[in-house]
Amino acid sequence: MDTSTVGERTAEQPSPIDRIEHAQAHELVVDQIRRAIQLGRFLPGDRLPAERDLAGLLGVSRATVREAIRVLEADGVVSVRRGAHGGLVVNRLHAMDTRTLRARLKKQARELNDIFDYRLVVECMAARLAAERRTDEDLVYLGEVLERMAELAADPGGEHGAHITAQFNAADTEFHLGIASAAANPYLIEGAEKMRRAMFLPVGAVFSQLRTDANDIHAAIFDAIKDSDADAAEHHMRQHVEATRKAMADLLKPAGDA
Amino acid sequence: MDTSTVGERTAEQPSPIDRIEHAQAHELVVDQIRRAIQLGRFLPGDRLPAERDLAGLLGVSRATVREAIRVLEADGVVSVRRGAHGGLVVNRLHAMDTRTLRARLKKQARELNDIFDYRLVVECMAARLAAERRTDEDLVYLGEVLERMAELAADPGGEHGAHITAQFNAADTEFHLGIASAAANPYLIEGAEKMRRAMFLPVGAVFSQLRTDANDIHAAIFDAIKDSDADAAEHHMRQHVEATRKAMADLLKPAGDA
DNA sequence: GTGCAATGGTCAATTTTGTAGTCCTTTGAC
DNA sequence: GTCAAAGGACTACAAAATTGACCATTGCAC
Repeated sequence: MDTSTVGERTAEQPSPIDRIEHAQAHELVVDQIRRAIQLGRFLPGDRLPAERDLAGLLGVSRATVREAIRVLEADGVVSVRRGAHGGLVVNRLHAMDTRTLRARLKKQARELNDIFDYRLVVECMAARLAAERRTDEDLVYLGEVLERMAELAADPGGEHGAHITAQFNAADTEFHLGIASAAANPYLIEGAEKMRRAMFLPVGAVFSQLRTDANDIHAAIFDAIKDSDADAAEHHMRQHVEATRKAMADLLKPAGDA
Repeated sequence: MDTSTVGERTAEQPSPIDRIEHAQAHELVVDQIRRAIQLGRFLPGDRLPAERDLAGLLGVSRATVREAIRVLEADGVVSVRRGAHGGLVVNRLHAMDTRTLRARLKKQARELNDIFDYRLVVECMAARLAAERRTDEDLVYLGEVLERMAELAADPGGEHGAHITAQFNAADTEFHLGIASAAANPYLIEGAEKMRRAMFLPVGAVFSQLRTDANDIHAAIFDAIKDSDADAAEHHMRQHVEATRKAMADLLKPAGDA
């Protein structure tokens, strides 16, 4: 055997150095736009800024933005309309019937579980710290979001029920991220945002049912933060997260329903 | 006033879309090499793989690797030696005397606090889940690391005390990341690694003192994980992290010493 | 209806970044 | 002293992004 090969034998040397993943500019743009949509900053039906504006906001050329748009379009996330009041329109989530959804969640059960394990610790700590550190501004902001959610929960919805749900969801995201912001720990903020994005699909599908339930416990969390009661804030947040986890697990288990 | 400008007035529209940060290839390489060093995969005095090998491992061209090396060199992280058994050598951390260190830590006090808040929740949950999920392989691995740390703690060190400390630190990192691995939750693994990297500087400077203390509690954590006692695992981990936080805080406060 | 302005669609020229391959230089071990 | 294993330097090429201009479509105001 000659000795010219680099590694001893062909055995894999477990190197502590990983390959570089050099994303292209348009991939980063895709991710950034997806992120905004997943965090509910743009709702289905909303128009994104025009290509030229996006290029400016993102700090890349228009050509790059257009590459990204092609990807998002192919993925069904946005639609492109030409002409004067055209532009980029966020699509509705492809509606999944209960069966499809359940199959999908089941396949991702393990992943969902990981997400919730992580979410639990991150959001509980965020709630605790928020109770200790929140400013008056934080309270005003959270209060407004809560108010908005209450109105949305009261709205019967009717025809545009899906849109109400989307709005509610966006507000819910703002509430949870707002708590992380009040906790003023960048690691927690980042973690909370990551959770939200990871739950985008599953939650979007499930949450239409538990709107009103959520409101009460949100209020409890808010009050605890307002009263600077860290233990209570953590407690309620734990209940809330576990309730959400359970709601999703329930959707998975029972063979009943349509 | 003409209406040609895009935004109404010059007021900043708080857009939900951030600028893209398009890192160049060599920056990613710098980060990857830094990561390996900060996680203790390469200790001071160790040689990194040769440029050509690094290029292969990282999946980039040699020119790109060389750009990265120039950055790391300028930053004092590695030294370059030409000739036959030359190559890239990891430098010792610039030794900081207690005064300098304290000044530095003080300036980063807030940041350190954030790190520890986050570390606490991530590592406690990791310990808990590790107790529930660890495989026999995990136990063997953690046991080996623990063993190694015990030997290093026993070693008087003498002249090469700094090197012993570096080795101990690397083993400590392996222990904590090993627990996160045993918890088998990718979010926790990522979080734990991020913590480690963030603590690279401060810990490296402080830890020479509390080697032996750490060993006992590490053993306690290990036993709890072995016994699948989640509560105990979390409890000991909490104690451990808090002790470390305290050690660092102590270094900050007292005017004595030096 | 007409025209305008806003928007996406297309293209070409240029610059920047990264790769591939070659050869040179230094240096330690045998 | 020789040689092999490094880093150093250079050239030619390929790929990715930017820039800027111009075209095509469409809805709204008049």
